Amino acid sequence: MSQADPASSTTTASAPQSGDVPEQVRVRLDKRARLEDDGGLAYPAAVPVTHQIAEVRDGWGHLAAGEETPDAVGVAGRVVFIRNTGKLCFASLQSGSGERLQVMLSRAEVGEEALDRWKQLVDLGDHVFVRGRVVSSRRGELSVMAAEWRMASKALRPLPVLHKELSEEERVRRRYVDLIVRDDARAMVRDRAAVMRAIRGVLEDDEYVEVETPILQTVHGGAAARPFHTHLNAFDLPMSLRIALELYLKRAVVGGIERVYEIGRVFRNEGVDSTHSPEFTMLEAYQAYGDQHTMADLTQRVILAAADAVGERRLSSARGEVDLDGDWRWLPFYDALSATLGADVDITTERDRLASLVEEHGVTVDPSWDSQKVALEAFSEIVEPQLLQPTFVCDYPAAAQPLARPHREKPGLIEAWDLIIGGTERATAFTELVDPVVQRQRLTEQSLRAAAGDAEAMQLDEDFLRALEHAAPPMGGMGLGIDRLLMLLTGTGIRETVLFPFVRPEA
RNA sequence: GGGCCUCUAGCUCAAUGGGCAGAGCUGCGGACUUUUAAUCCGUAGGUUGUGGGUUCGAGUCCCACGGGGCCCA
Repeated sequence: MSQADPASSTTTASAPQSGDVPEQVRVRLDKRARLEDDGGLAYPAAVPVTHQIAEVRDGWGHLAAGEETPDAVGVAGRVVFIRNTGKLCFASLQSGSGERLQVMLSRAEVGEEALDRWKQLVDLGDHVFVRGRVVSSRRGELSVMAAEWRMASKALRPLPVLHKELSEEERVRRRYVDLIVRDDARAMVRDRAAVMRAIRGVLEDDEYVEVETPILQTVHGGAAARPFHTHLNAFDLPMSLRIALELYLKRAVVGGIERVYEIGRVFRNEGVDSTHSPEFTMLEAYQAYGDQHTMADLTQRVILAAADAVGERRLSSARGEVDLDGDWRWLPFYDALSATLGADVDITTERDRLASLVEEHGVTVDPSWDSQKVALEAFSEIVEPQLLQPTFVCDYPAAAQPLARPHREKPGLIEAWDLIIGGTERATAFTELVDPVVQRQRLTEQSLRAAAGDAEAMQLDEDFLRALEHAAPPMGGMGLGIDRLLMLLTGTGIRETVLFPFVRPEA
């Protein structure tokens, strides 16, 4: 015990922390010091790796049980299992992508001193390097029989147990540990990257140009949401973080970037729960001389490509199986609402009649809501959750989207759709409003509501209107929530699809 | 915003009706040259989320606060 007793160690006195740390950390700090005492390194700049773990598995996976080769390799990985048996020790090393490879340390091959050091200094969680021959153990486990081992990086904190799930909260708060111990956590990171590549691939094939627009804005707009406020010291200016990408992408279209998109983070200062995060990732795309139908076609191809990137077009959701290969139905807003209410309603339906119909279906109606607002709230509460298969809900009332164009044939409606899959809105698009005079009216109405205290109303963006006054071409625009798409494709919550989701600080 | 549940060792979890705070893994010491969550023997590890209160005595009961979760609005 004297070796492990911090008080008796000559080096522990110089350890960075010696007082109020858990026993297991103290022990590992001591091992770290002992590694360096002997002239070794606990954290070398490099170790002579010759093969990735996956390369060894690929190259020698065919070995029969007990078969040995003279092939020398140098491998490194994180120790995830240790089985020390006297004069022959086993450990499993794990690579960053989760492949594992056994290493064996025999006293006959590494020598007694190296074996003793291994047993004394290596813990679960350490990164180690092993050089030796590729062999198969008697039980047929592909292994590297060590001629030499080195510490590659000493872990000071113990790994959680590998055979029990981490609690939900630990997974999210300590994602770096979650990634080490849980295959699905690593898979999600790669799935997300694959989905992003697939989406970009579709857009690039359509000759879209990717741009980056300001996140810090003096005027926020493009959506109905509360922004985060901040401050620019240099000009003593109040600023906000963007709530949408729309207004700058449209400026780009005015300037002649006729197919333009951005994938980026937007910030909304609203509720946080299992489906809402204060920051999330949006795709927005705008196409000159396109309309809502152009964007629907693009959106469908984007989602199918994303689904293929994670491997499955049939998805199981909480509400039932979703088949992305089925027909993506177009459903007019008021048709769907009428069917659910069991009574014909449309844009002309008188406000109080609509309110009473809606209340019969259990929707609470705020007295301040007008007819369109009642219809929109009722729709999202009682119609949307029923729409399991991909559905383009179209012909919305004008109040739904202040930036959409009035419908060419249907008065009071706009050319806009929401794509509902699995009972949740996944994407939205419209034939964009490009008439600068009408746009000014709409934004002026919004800004009056903002001034009257509606925290979600848009501000009047004078520069955006000036851009439109230079004439934007007719265009279609689309927005798609990347996190929600990942949730749909992988059947998980938003805290799983986001690598480091927001969590409240610990007490 | 309202209601309910929850927080105990590094991790995952126990603890009868209020009566000495425990187990497995991890750690430490020992045995073991083919193990697979190795096995066996021994052993250490705690401000029970925080602060109050009731009580001879609180992980347990009460109050407040904080973190997490579920349901409702």
